[in-house]
Amino acid sequence: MTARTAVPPPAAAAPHAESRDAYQADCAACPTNRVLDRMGDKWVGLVLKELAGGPQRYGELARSIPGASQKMLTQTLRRLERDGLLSRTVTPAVPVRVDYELTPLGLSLLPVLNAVTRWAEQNIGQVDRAREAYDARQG
Amino acid sequence: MTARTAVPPPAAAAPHAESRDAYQADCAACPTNRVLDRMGDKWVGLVLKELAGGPQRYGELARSIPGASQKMLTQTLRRLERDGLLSRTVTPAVPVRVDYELTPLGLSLLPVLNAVTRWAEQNIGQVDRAREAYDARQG
DNA sequence: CAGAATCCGGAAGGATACTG
DNA sequence: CAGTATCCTTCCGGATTCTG
Repeated sequence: MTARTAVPPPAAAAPHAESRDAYQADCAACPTNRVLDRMGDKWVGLVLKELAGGPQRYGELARSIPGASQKMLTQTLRRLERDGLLSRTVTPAVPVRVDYELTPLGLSLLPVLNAVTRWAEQNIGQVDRAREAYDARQG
Repeated sequence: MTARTAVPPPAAAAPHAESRDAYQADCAACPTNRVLDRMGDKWVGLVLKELAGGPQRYGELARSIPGASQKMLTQTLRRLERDGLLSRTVTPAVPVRVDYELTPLGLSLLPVLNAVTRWAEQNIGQVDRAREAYDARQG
């Protein structure tokens, strides 16, 4: 998640801030942005796609997504659990067993994620070419 | 955009023969994540939706999105321009006039953005309830 | 008008070490 | 096995000031 300001301090009235704060309450923190913010978290997409195939244990996820440190993986899982997108099931045993699984809410987000993936795969080439052209014009 | 590590050029190869770094090149920086990263930028969603209604001048955008500082608005517009999602047209005059407009590529992204918006509006309630429940269990 | 340049606090994310 | 705790670096995003 980017450093999105939680909620503006009540009386922090700077010169031009009044309308800005009110606006943010309406738009910057609107549902769309909140969801985009969560989906934009570095490892959320990968975790969601990984769990789309079915429940997985912590270790499995860690091996499937080696790029994520255990700190980031855990943080990502915790946030998604808090948002109700996945469930965490602890099985007391020796050693402990923890399974993660998408909730119905999490499953309902998959089509959206797939829409992004489809657009990305089809258009990333154009984006790259646009970047090259832009950078060529002026570094 | 989050601090997503830039990754070297594409070197498609067998999935399992690759090291951790190579894995990141394939997945952490895959098209989906690159697009999610850009869409997750704090003001990208609002700018895109604002320009969905047609071309706008810099000042209009600034007034439409008062939550964004000039720096962030400009930075957002520059990045979207670099990615080929919008065009920037400077009309030499006194004073200068600059218009921003979605490119066909940018327009093609709107349905995806709308899909996110639709999901968000329909499910943000569940997310909020899930959070309350989670926080109630343990702060 | 439409920005560029600068300073700054703080959040994000990674690496490492330790634990029930 | 599945985390927690800690430290550290990067850099995002806001505020302010200056310019063609």
